[in-house]
Amino acid sequence: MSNFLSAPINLAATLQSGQVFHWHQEPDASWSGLIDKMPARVSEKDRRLIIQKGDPETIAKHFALDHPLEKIVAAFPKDAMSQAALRSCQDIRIMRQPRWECTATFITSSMKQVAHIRSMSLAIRERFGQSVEGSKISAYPSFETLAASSAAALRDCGLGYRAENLLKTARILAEGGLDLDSLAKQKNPLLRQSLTKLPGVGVKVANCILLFAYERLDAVPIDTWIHRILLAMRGGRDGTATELARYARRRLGPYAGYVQQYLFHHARSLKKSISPPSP
DNA sequence: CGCCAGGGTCTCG
DNA sequence: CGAGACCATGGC
Repeated sequence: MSNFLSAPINLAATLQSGQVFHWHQEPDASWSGLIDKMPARVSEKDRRLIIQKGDPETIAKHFALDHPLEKIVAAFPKDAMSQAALRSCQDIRIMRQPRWECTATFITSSMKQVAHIRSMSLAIRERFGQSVEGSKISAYPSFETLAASSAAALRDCGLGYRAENLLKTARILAEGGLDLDSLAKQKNPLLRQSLTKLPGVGVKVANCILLFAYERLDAVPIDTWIHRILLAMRGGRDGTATELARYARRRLGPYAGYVQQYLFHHARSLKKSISPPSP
């Protein structure tokens, strides 16, 4: 896997595109974070990953440096929006995330901005996570740990009504009601159906988990941003969730999840850049 | 300060 | 099945 270290990656955009939420940038512009319980520090030079701390194999796998970006890019739709997103977000990668951590953070993500998902993630880590030597932040707590916590304690981390969902899901997993790893053999529709049995996991969050933790690169989470984009692609014609999902799958191609990620990040960076300067 | 955010769930037609 | 209400919280 470490022989992929020459593969291109847009590190900053990858880490800021709403996939993972706990990485932070150091004064020297490198990025520090945890891959499960392993501290890592990486930077980017000429679109290549420079490793300053952490096991190269683990890092290369986490950042999915083996994903065939050329093939993925070639499969992008040819419409103006997809191509604009492709140009502005070049070399973003869909990372391979730990399943529970991904499931938990996206349960907290509903009706929340990226910045607040981050603050909730950091609060949960600080309150419940194991400290890690060589890391400023703690590991994401196991579902056993969260199962033994309380809704009130999770609310203290800013989760609001999502606290009960995360607690219930942690308890289901702790009691063996579902095994995230054994789901990996299921095909997309069944996997999605299995995941949506968890409290706080609907179709959108399930698709995030499929894309980010099960490497289903054709899975398309439809949030408010992607919904608006699909609407525009359809000439303003809205539809049911099922219709839009079918449209996205057909329109965005075999790597629809990748296309979706580029569209999402591009739309958000546009919005940020055109926000009026404060007086 | 008011709007909106990587939505899920329950109810009612 | 599909539309609507409600759910807490904080960034911008």
